[in-house]
Amino acid sequence: MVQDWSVTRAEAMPTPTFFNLPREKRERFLDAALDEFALHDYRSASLGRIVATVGIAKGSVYQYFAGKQELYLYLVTLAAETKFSFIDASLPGDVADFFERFRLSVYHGARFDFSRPRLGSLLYNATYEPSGAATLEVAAQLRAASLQYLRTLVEAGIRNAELRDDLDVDYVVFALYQLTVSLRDFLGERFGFSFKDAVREGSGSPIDDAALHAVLDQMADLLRQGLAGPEPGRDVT
Amino acid sequence: MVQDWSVTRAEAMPTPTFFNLPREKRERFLDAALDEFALHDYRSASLGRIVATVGIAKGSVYQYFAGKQELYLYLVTLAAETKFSFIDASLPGDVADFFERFRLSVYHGARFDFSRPRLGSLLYNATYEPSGAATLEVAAQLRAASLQYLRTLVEAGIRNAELRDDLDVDYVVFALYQLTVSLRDFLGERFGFSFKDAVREGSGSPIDDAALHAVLDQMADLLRQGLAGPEPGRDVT
DNA sequence: CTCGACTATGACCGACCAGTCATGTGACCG
DNA sequence: CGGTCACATGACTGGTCGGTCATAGTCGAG
Repeated sequence: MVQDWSVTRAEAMPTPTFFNLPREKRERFLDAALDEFALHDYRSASLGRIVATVGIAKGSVYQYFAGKQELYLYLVTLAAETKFSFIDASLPGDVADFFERFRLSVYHGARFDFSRPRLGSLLYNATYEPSGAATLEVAAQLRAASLQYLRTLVEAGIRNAELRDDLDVDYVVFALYQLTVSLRDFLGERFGFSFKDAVREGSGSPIDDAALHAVLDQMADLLRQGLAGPEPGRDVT
Repeated sequence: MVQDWSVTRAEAMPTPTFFNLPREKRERFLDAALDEFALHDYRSASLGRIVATVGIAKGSVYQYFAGKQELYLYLVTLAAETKFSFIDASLPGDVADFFERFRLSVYHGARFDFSRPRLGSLLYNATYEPSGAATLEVAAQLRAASLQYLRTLVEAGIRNAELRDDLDVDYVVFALYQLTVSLRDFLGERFGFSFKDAVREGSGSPIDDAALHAVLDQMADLLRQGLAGPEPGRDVT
């Protein structure tokens, strides 16, 4: 399993009323809410815009959720579960090699972001929520889960001697995390793909697989060999 | 020179009135404003809080600046100029080696962030401003300037054969940028240093130079050699 | 038909926001 | 003294926000 969300899953659920809703209405509401939080950060997101989009009354939101914070928490949890289980299901279980495993995780993560821009953007925003106030707990858990996954990978890699054993694990994990999260921005630029537009249009779009692999090759390459040229016989064996 | 800010510098200046202010008052205002934007993102920052801190009337802000946006632009420009010229002045001119030059740039940047937390945090926030609406232009320029600097470094490194020549320059520059910007978070965690608190207390604090160098060594090491262990005789010379 | 449980509603509240402007103050000059 | 200019002020406007609540509709059970 890629990440464990059991902690979050238990708390801050929607009300029973929400689940009693006709499927179609519930989904329209969820879509609109995901849109809103994918397009704006927590503070800027507006319940007013959501209800206007769905065409329901302001008060209805409070029939479904205790408040903005609970709604947000639910959405983030939902998105995280969806993305992580997508990656999990796409990962073959028998890839032992560290770099390949890392590469594949990032690859499927990227595919998810392009095919489900609403969910991807929501999680991306959550990652960068200022770590203060209401957002803190969810964002911190999201971050912690990702870091934990990477740490497991790195530690296994060191045990297998695929990775050097003189690494500062904390730093390496941190660096991998940053490169993973921010890759989205690079891909957006390189492919001329606007995630915001994709969210607004509500449609995912397929991704140029070859080009994506090329970028991931660069990333894996950088991580494996570093940037240095072969010239002055550095301390490599 | 590390970065060029001439474009921005020309526009969106404070009014003459602002410069006519007694030195002490002007500085109290600037300090309070920097505090506010260092602690909150653009949208959340409140002119009301600033004037309350300084002890002046709301209307006075509009005697000094055309509005919130212009104030912000001025502050970011000011902070960027200060930081970049600090780094520039601290960099010896004769360091040719790519990794060392990069390392030193990051090193002095980090020293700046710890000693001038207000300015450092403001720039950090600006970096992560959502690229839409009012903020767009300044944030984009800030980002562009940093990327340009890194690109120059990388291209020189490739010319000198310090770096491999099969690199995807765009990606490498992007990766360096992300690692540079986010290093702040890692250092904060490792050193148990809260930038927010430092801003609130208004005091910079000296930094454990040895520990900082240790982290930078890891970073430079990762970039130079990569993570791979020596074991299976990879394609390194 | 009546009752009670459930759900939808939107006017309303208090808060905070950026920005405006009429009024006032005080310094300098003729 | 009167006039002018620079500057300070804070009540006020119009807007948005999250959240509340009295009211009303709906529907199945008795």
